[in-house]
Amino acid sequence: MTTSKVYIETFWQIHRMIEEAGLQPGDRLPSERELAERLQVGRSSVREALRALELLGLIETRRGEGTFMKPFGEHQLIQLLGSFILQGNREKRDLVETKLLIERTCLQLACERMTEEKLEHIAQAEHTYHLFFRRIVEATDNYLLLRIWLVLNDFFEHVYTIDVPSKFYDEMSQALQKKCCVETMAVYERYVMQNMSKDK
Amino acid sequence: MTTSKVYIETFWQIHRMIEEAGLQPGDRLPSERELAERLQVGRSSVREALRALELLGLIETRRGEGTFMKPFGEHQLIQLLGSFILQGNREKRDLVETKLLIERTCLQLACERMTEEKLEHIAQAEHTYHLFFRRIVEATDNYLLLRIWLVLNDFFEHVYTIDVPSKFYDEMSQALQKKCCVETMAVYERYVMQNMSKDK
DNA sequence: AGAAGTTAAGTGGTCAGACCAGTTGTTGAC
DNA sequence: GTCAACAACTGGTCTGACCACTTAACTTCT
Repeated sequence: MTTSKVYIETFWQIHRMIEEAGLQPGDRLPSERELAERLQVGRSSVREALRALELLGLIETRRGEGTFMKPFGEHQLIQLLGSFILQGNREKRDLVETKLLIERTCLQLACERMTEEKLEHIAQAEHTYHLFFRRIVEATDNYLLLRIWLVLNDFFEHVYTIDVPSKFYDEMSQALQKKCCVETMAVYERYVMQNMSKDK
Repeated sequence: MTTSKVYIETFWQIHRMIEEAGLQPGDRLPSERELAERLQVGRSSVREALRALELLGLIETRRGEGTFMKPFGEHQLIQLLGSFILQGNREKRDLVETKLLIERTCLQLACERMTEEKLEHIAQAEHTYHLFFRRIVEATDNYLLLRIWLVLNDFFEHVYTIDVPSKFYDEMSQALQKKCCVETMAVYERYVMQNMSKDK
């Protein structure tokens, strides 16, 4: 039990180090050799820990330069996960259903919290489903929900294509303007829910 | 561009190897030394690739035994990410709200899809919020939704405690038995929604 | 023959040292 | 001042060694 793995331990120590130093995106971490010496572990263990941080999208390593904090958000790990997860039909079915449920939840929330400013922002959005709906989710003021949606949408776009007529954007904007939850749901169902089963 | 990193390359080769061999959860992978020789790379590169697979929750390594395929689902990856992300109050507020929304969504879905069998399973559940609600989410038959909820709940329990009276479990079971969506929501709001703002 | 203890082989975990391949900053010649 | 050469970093990779642990085969004893 005492023998916790070194690279795990190192992972957390580096994590703490980052927090305590308050490192921001773009900042440079100590070199692998220095970390190894400072933490009194082998360089290979440091590297395995850094590999984990890299996979999580928290750091970026550049040969010859060093290791740097990475702005959060670029989640290549999501694509990775997706390529493993989305294999069976069961998983795809769940994905579609979940995306649908989340989007309806977001719509309701966005309706409640709509403001003139946000509405304008949405109306100005490009007429692609991704960008338009993203603005809607942003209008929920819930960043976590946005992140969940981004991930789902990311997976989704790997498997399906969603095409809605241009009318959708107008009608949805109007419904949101009225802050009418029922109407937004109606628009959503009319244009989106039928559309979701087209294979790419 | 030609010099793609070996451990990345190795990662994908092992991935392909797993797919082609059709390895199932519990199956054993070749040893690190054998992989290194077969792929003509150093063992350290193999290990860095395996670290990535491990972080993604796809494999599990047991000292002295070997490396094994892992049943999908327990990817502590998300928990790791959470410990990095959930730091500010803004994030906590979003977490509570999102958990709430997801749970309501799950309740509705569970209501629609309730069966005698599932109901019995739920009724027999231990009377802790985590275990009880997990059964409910399982009743949605949507594994992705379950995974999202597990993650949210996991984060949540790091920050808050939720205590519901024993009556909650009975009343919720009854409401689900009636497949009455409105009633389940009422029970949920009565016992859970007020409860969510207690700091740990 | 069967049970218990011992041994050897194999596996992941870790380290140290070497070398390669890039980047950066300095130095020095023009 | 410019620019080329160099030295001193950095991450990337490989090798070989050793440790800790598991398993299975092999004794040995009853």
